[in-house]
Amino acid sequence: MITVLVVDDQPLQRFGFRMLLESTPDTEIVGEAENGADAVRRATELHPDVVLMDIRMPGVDGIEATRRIIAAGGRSRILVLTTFDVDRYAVAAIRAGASGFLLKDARPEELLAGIRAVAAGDAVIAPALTRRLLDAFADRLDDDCGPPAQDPRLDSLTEREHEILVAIGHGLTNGEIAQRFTLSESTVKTHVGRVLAKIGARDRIQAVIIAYDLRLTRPV
Amino acid sequence: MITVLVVDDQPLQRFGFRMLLESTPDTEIVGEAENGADAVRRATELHPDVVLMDIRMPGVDGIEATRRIIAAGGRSRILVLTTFDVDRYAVAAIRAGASGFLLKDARPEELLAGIRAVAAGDAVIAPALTRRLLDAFADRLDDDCGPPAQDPRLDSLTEREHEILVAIGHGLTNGEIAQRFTLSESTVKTHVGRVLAKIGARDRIQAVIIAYDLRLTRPV
DNA sequence: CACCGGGTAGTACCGCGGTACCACGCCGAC
DNA sequence: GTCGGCGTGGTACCGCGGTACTACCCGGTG
Repeated sequence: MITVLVVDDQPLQRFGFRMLLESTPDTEIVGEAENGADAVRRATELHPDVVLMDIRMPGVDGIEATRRIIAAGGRSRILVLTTFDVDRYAVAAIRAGASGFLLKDARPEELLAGIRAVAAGDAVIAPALTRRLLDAFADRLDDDCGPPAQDPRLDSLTEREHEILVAIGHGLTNGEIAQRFTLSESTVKTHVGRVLAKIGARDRIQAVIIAYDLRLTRPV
Repeated sequence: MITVLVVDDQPLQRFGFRMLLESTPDTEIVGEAENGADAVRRATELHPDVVLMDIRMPGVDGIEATRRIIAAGGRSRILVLTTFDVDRYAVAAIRAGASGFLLKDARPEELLAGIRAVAAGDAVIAPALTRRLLDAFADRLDDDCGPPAQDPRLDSLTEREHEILVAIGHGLTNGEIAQRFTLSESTVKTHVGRVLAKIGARDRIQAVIIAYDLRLTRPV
């Protein structure tokens, strides 16, 4: 039996996890917490096998809570749940000692598999996040040694699509891109759609973020 | 249909993969290779979606083969198969451009899930390996989040608005922000509107760019 | 020749984003 | 007490963004 502490500031979210975990024979919810301070308190007194930890919470956030729980020396594993893509929180979470990252919209069986893996001492990262995390690691490694390794996602882009992505990274609208390259807005839309699909962005906002992360665009 | 190139020096192992992949409707083996040099040749001429790459091989090993295939510029994703020793090869494989690491004794459905994830542009790492990877990299991650140079535009933001801007910088939609902070979408819209006006952004895309430029959000 | 990838362009549709309002409760300052 | 700033919430409206198609042209390759 795997004991689980659910930490989330949204009651509805906690309810969902409770429903899922209580209908699973080998997992059991031993407590809930709605903020970081609560989470640390419950974790140190309940010693759950796994802490299902939301990152973004009022007051003490998930990262800080993770750090404190780990520092307290228990043997609980922390499974961090995030809704958005990897950002600097993920790196902070790794340093804090988290054992895994999953997306909140993961399928139930994925979440359960993650909980079991973490409980067994393994670590787990959602595939979509792993990509970004590896990129991040590769970048940091490159800082130490050697030439930058291009992201494979960029290789799949045609020359035109690459130009379009850079333009998106500069915050241009479809209309502006059309003007700049003397194209129709329809054509730009076609290109943008293909770019988003290829780099795995759901909208141009995430494309901007990816452009920054891959150093296609740089902060001033 | 996902096209796969199987690279392994052991015929029996290749046979196993062939059996598995040929009994799966959405995967197809387009070639096999029994050493690194072969692998590079076949990959560049067959352009498989996924290369199932064994690390340990006589002659050109899996790492070097991975490096060459990536360097050749195709859009193939490399899924590295290893028996156990992550530490020694992991860094090299990441730098070489591999999209994933799985254990050879993975269950068939895990392997298939990995192939599909990698083909979709995501990355995947076996849970048991992830643990060691995270440990290996944890010490390399520095707290580089230095003191951000304050911009006068940020001073005018209230605390709430600042949070909202950070969320925008992470690529969240209004709906997601509302969920995160337990607000109505109307309220989020109100906040976003004020943030845009205060920092002088015409839309949330430019807000993302400003957030990066002001180091409110950092590249991964 | 036929085929395919890349670039261009169009239509139709829907949802989110952004704006312009208005409104209410809270709290601190005057 | 009154006022203003802040946070919260709502309605209504419009346009851009994104998707799903279809279509044509060009150049290179089998």
